[in-house]
Amino acid sequence: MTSRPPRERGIPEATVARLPVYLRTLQALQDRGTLTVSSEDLASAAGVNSAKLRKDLSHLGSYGTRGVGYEVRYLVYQISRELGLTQDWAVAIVGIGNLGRALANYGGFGTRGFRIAALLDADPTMVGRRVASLDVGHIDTLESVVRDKGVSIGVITTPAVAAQAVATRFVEAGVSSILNFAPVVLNVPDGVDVRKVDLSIELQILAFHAQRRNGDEDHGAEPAGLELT
Amino acid sequence: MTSRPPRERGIPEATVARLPVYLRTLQALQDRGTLTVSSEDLASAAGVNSAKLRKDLSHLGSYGTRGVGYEVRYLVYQISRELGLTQDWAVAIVGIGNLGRALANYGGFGTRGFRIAALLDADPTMVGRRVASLDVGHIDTLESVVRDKGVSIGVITTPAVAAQAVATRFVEAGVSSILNFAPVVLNVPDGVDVRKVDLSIELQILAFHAQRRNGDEDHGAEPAGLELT
DNA sequence: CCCACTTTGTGCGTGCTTTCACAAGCACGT
DNA sequence: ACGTGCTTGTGAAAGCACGCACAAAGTGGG
Repeated sequence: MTSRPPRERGIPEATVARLPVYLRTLQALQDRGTLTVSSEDLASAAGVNSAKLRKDLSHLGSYGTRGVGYEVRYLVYQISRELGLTQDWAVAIVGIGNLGRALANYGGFGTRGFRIAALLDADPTMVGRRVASLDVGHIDTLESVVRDKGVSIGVITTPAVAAQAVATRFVEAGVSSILNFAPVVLNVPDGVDVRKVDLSIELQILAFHAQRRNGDEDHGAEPAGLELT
Repeated sequence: MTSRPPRERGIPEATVARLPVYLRTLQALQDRGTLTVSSEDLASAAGVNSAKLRKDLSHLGSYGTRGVGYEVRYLVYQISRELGLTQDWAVAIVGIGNLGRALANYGGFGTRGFRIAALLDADPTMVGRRVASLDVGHIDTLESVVRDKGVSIGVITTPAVAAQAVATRFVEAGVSSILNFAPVVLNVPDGVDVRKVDLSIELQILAFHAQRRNGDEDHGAEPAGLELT
């Protein structure tokens, strides 16, 4: 039994969201043969403040050496372990449209740890095709696929109208981690973790800031066609 | 001249990130013929707390009626205007791989307001092909395309190694809003707004929480292959 | 052995975000 | 005209996140 690191349970959510960035940066350093790195250098490569980086890492325990920095190899391992990447996660993708295919073919899932175990679609003309070395299965087999392949993460790339039904089936099949690309708010029971990735939200946020930068130069004229009732 | 709403400059970032969700929810209500909605109902449809929703909307001005709720139609317009969706944003996508094609074909950009103006790629065998009713152009024409088509938002769907170079060219061509799908931290000057969308980060965050839910059952055994030096 | 130098880990002040709880305001029925 | 009931808008408090600045801890040279 290894001695448990002195980290307390409860890493701040904001820190968790940055750990993958640090991990990727560290792996790039490792590939370049770097053995140790200071918080200053790592932080600037990861695009954050060095104090923030040190505080983030301090939540995992004290893995640095004062006067020297962090051992890249060791830190890679500790972050991987904390994120749960030392185990193997089976992922199922539902909705094999353009986006689903793009994800299926996106081989480098950042780091290892994730394995695409199944592709499912509702369209009969899609079922049976081979995408990224996998046969596309029919959505009706979701429950058995989840069970048989040990799927623990579900990815939804269906049209918006189908997403809630797929999410519900995932949850009832025992999947409690869902990554949703469909532009809808999913309703799931407590204990199920949903993360959403939404292109149009990101664009709208960019537009907001861009408009602000431009000084709202067009706000003098209300567009025609909106009669206030 | 319309009377300027009493909103002060400076909507909190957290609020801005939620406005697109409210907007989409409201549009769904509108399509269903709903005329007014209470903060309670809208909040639950958007998946947030009703007090938060009201405070968010209060930053845009007072568009509700006590005892009744919000007029759906009017609120849709106000949020659209605040987000800058009443104008037309020209978007260029660089990197027409699986993901770039998926985005190009993703017709419904949530709401209107965004128009894909150009697709660019570095691969000569891709240049000239027609994707989503547009001819794919060569990356070397980026500067002229940005100028001629008035591109104000750049989307990067290239491999990681190419992303920084594309970002730099976008910035020098005058684009100051960038949406980055490549798994790298982009380095851009102040005043340029970069948002990133990163599949593998989202998966890793899901894995972290899933592992935590499972009670870290596997942490007893250190994997072989890591000799601590 | 000691001193100068480097870099980590963290206490603390500051500002942002969320949530509660309630006064203020509006509609509607009588 | 007035009271009842509902819903908004917001003050205030609690919680979280960020970043400064510095003590603690290690390295290496003399």
